[in-house]
Amino acid sequence: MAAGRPTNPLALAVLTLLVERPMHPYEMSSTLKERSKQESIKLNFGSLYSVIDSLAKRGLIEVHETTREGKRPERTVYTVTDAGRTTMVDWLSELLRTPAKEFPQFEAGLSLMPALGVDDVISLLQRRLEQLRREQEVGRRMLQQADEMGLPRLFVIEHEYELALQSAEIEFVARFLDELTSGTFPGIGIWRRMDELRTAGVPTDQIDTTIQEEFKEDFPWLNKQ
Amino acid sequence: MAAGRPTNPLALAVLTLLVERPMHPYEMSSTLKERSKQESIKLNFGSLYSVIDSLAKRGLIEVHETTREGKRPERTVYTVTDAGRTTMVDWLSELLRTPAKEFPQFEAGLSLMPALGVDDVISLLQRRLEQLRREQEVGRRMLQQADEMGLPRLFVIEHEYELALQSAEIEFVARFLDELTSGTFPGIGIWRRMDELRTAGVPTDQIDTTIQEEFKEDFPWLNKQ
DNA sequence: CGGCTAATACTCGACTTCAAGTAATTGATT
DNA sequence: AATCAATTACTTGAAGTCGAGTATTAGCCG
Repeated sequence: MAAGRPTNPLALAVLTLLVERPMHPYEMSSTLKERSKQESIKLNFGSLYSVIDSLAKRGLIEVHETTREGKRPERTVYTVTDAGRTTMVDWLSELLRTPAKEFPQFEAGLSLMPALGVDDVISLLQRRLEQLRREQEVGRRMLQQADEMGLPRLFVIEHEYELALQSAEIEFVARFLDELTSGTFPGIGIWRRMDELRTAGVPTDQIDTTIQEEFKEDFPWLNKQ
Repeated sequence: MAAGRPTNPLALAVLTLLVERPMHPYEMSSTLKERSKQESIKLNFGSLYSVIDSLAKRGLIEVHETTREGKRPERTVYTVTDAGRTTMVDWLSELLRTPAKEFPQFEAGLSLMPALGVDDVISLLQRRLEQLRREQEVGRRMLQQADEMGLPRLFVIEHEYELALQSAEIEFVARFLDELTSGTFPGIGIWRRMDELRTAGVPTDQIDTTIQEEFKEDFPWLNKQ
């Protein structure tokens, strides 16, 4: 009965399901898929069975019964314990109360971006923008359909959140692209010059000193480095 | 020399550093910290050494030399290979070009939210909103300072992106809270009734049928379930 | 000059993730 | 009646993640 809780949100999803009623792992997986939770919580079999083991080891859930039909694999039905119920409430509360530090892939990409050339980046971001707009359209239509079918917004709020973030990204990329293509982005001069020196085969430390020399007036910070 | 590439963006960061010049692992770590990349790319020692092994096994980097000073641990200096250079460009391009499916913690929380009571959720989200606003203030101030010091925007663009996402979340939470506290959120009636039945100890399947009966006119979708 | 913190440099092992594999049963189609 | 895809249900192993631990040296303060 190791202390603490698993870190994978899938374990929290398992707890909320077992608070509803006892289930076996495969049923949890189907239920989550049916309710489209797998779009908000990463779900795969390996992880599912392993977080269930982990919850059991910690005494947050326990085996309710094991059954088998014919020669099919055995089904292990689990229930939540009192400790599990408490953990569910605590954990879920924390998710809602405390903003977590996330590391989106695109942020990583942006932070390493200067390793590519300006013009390459422009065309990559244009493609991203198109893709994002297509996805946004799809997302919007799905929300609209859900609404028309009379599905309470309570059950799609997470998709509204996703759309909100997506729209913000679209605006960000569009504005950034605008500044890049119009040449008004402060720093594009440095970037182009770095490209030039790089493609000319100048070694990195020389690039640094050259850039420092050439741009020290525009960007005082370069001197302090 | 296993094919493919590691999936951890930290490995991409390592490649970009080694394209600049040969380095040993600890130096990579310090350089990334110095350039504040660890705010956009999760960095910890264990992962660093393991992605370096993985890159080496795949032939994307190789040992340049090993040195030691006094009785300190040996330093293994690595260089990037031609295959590594290509992989760096391909991978980084993909990060910028193709939106990746992410699973933010808060989205998981929102999708499981109905497991808590309405009033609890309201107070949790109020705390979140306050926290988000404080963090936004800090982030803004840091960007402003960077600007005043003459640091080109090119090198803080990832933080601008972070702020853009954060602002979108703030607006989303504020609006949602507004609808909840004013009672105009469609679905809050169902939610409160579910709370009520749950706290009264009614079993889950009975809650379902009761809710279905009571709300079938407002939300036709409930009938189809 | 002695002691204490910070920086340097990496190791370890417990835990988690994930895709692919296995194997039986149901249902639809030819 | 044969077959073939889809569904049910779980297992496995290779790889990846993470924080804590270890050990040395440099710098600094009184």
